[in-house]
Amino acid sequence: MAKRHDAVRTELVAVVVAVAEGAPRVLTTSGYPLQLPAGPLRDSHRSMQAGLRAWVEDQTGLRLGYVEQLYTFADRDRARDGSERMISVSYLALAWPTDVDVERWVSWYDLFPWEDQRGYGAAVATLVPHLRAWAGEEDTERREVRCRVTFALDGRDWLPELALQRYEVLYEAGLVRESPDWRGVLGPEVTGPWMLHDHRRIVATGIGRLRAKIQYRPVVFELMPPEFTLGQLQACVEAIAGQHVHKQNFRRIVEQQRLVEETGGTSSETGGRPARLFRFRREILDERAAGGTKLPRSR
Amino acid sequence: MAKRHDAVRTELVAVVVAVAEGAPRVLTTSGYPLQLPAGPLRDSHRSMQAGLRAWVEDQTGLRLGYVEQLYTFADRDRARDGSERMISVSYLALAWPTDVDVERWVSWYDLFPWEDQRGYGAAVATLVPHLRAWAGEEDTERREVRCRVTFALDGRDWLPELALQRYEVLYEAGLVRESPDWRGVLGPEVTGPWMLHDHRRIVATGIGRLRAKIQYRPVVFELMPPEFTLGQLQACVEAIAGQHVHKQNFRRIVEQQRLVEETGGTSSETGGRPARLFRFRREILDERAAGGTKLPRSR
DNA sequence: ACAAAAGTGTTCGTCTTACACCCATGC
DNA sequence: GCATGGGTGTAAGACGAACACTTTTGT
Repeated sequence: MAKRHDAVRTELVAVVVAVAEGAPRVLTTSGYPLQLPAGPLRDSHRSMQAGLRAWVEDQTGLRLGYVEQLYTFADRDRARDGSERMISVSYLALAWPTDVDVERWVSWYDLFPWEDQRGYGAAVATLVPHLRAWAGEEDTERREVRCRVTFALDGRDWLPELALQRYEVLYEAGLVRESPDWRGVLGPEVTGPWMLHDHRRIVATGIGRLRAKIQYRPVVFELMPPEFTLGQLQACVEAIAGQHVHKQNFRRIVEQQRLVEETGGTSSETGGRPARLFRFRREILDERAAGGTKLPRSR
Repeated sequence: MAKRHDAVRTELVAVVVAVAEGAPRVLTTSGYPLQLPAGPLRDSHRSMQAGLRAWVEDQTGLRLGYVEQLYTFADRDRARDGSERMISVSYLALAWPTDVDVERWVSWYDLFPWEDQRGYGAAVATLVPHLRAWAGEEDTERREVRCRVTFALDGRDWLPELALQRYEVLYEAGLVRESPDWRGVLGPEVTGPWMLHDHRRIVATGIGRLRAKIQYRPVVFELMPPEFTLGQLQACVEAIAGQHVHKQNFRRIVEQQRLVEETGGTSSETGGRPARLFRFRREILDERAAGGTKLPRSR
């Protein structure tokens, strides 16, 4: 097969996120290792977004709503089989998981256990000594600073939106499984499972983007059902951020930004006093280009 | 020539920004119409960034410093000659213009006259009646809201980072020159000149990104010489934002974020009392992943 | 002396954070 | 009745916007 000069194949990759059962989840297709919905860009596709929607629907049956471009990867050493160069254009999509095979929705925190700061941060505690060791090896100064910032060592604040940077540190430190024959010291309950090609990095990119965006744009609502209680909304934000937020402040922010309106109904699902139901005021997407759901710090 | 199925060509496009003589400028290559440095991704390129740097240096002699990916374009109707589909991966680069042919650095505000809000906003005043007319034509409600938000009508705040959205509105309203034979009512002194393909849209994307980023990341300094006065720094921020900022508050923010340190020297360039010289504390790029140069509103 | 730009101190108001407390339901 | 989550008021404090004013140079 003659290899054409400078030829490329273009692949579309989707990070489809939904929140279910207390965890944000990404949609995978069947097969081992875990992989994201993806497929080549066809001449028949009107646009890359259209192609992406088609591939996701083909492979998972899910019709996408909100979609935005994430990043385009093309490093030469990503070549998988020595043939043509591969360009991957990745997209972030938000959905809520309905009528979909639950098996395929993998929790963020199974993929990246250290990203969930709502418990006691056990994964990070396990990782830290290995990170310190890696930092001590060489280029010490810069490595230590990176670890301190990304993993909130020495009393720093944990910044949820640094998911990609954390993954990169772990990758460089060799603490993350990157091939089927990888043999590291730590098990997958701490480092997470292997994924196809660089799909895991792509997911980390998506997590970082979503966590950053949720702070200044009202995108959470793309992950919510049409009606919801403020408690559910808060739980959704906390799941994505991997952090607890302050209840009263959260509610005040949502209110005063006039992001939601009452439906009149109530819900009495999770014990305790029944909660009022709200719906997203879609109008404000037009009214205001800025403004989102800020995260007040700590609980 | 047989057309291969699903074949694509990949092009790298650079929006190189520098601030000189009171205006932010983009680097163009010679030729008419105006065009950005660009070239195909080669097998020999290690990565797209490396390829981009090579093309820019080839075509303009400039060695790039700071570079980040902007957006990837691939709509089928962008096809230029009916042959293979073209994918364009665009990048934003920041530089300061030294040893470079000044002719090639085109002011943002020649390309997008309405984006400069530091004067009396004459361009916007001219555009508004045409925008209102366009909104009245059809889909009135949505169009009016878009105009109000993007162009700050009816007493709204002007948001500098909506540069792309403004361009899109003008494009849809047919107020912007998009081909050599375009004949609109308004002259280029208000609507700006035509650029090759969708290069003008790509510049607008870059402007929006830079204006947004400057508010939460210390990227201004990539546009400054090694030593500068606070006045110069402020002028640079104002040039990019297209807005004046409050002097004292600007200085306080820069100080308290410890973004700069004194060099000890002073500069007495622009009349008046000589100003102290500062340099960027590059360390903070590591120290803090967050925090940038906030823009206090108005003068 | 005056223009022009650098540089400082202080007030005012809003937005953030935090604490304390009451309410309505199920078991 | 008490556990559980829903829901509210208000005070302390951080931060941004704005104003007024002083300092140091060139002409």
